[in-house]
Amino acid sequence: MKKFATWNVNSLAVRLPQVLDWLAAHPVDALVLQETKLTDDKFPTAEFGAAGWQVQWFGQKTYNGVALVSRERATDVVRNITGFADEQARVIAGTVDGIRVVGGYFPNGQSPESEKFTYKMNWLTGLRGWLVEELKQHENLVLMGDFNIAPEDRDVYDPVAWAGQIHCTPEEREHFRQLVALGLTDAFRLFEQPPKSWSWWDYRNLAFRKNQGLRIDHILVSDALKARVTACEIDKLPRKNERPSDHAPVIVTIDG
DNA sequence: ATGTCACCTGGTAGGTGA
Repeated sequence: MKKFATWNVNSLAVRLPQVLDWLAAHPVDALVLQETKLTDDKFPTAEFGAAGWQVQWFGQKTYNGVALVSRERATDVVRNITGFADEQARVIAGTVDGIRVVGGYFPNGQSPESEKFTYKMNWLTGLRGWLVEELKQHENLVLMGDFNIAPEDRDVYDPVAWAGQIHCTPEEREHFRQLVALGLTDAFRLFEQPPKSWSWWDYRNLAFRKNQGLRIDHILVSDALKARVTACEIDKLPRKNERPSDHAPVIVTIDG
């Protein structure tokens, strides 16, 4: 049995103790992190190493930044999307125990009218093109991270208010479907789930207390892995911590 | 309720991004 997880930590400098606590309680085979917000020289390798974790990291100043934490050392590590020139540190991939793990911090997009939305669309197209090649080389592949896309209305606490808004536009949802069309499956929807399951709640508006959130953090598994998935869940507990990230971890369990 | 949090620059706060 293997477990893989994703968590947008919104600053690893702030959240490192919570990440180490979570890993101690959830000894997954690999955890991908988003929004580390650390330059590579500041990455806390020693702290992860002392706790028995291998790490690969890819960051920049102030924004973005991703990492791959694993029990076994990841091999064939790739940073960002091969073939898509990008100033922003958003992707880290590696092979862990024979499974290709791709962790991504997808662009937010800000608003459908903004230049950042155009960047998001181009980035998603670049990601898809690269994944075609990754899937050719790696039958067993897990794509996970903060997609910044709520795939369906049931992934949104107020789909009427959010209709056409960022994370919920038809263009973003079409990109999500095109990722699925590569031969990937949203592991969360392989199982019956509690209604109103979200992975992100705005810090504002008492959103967590009112359970007003979106499901924008996802784990997609390749066809070869799909039949082996036995569970997928969102761990809301860390969102109740003091000084929580605004995102909750998502975990998938794979048989064999 | 645009009601928060994190980070930066440049300052005895204000802007940006999410």
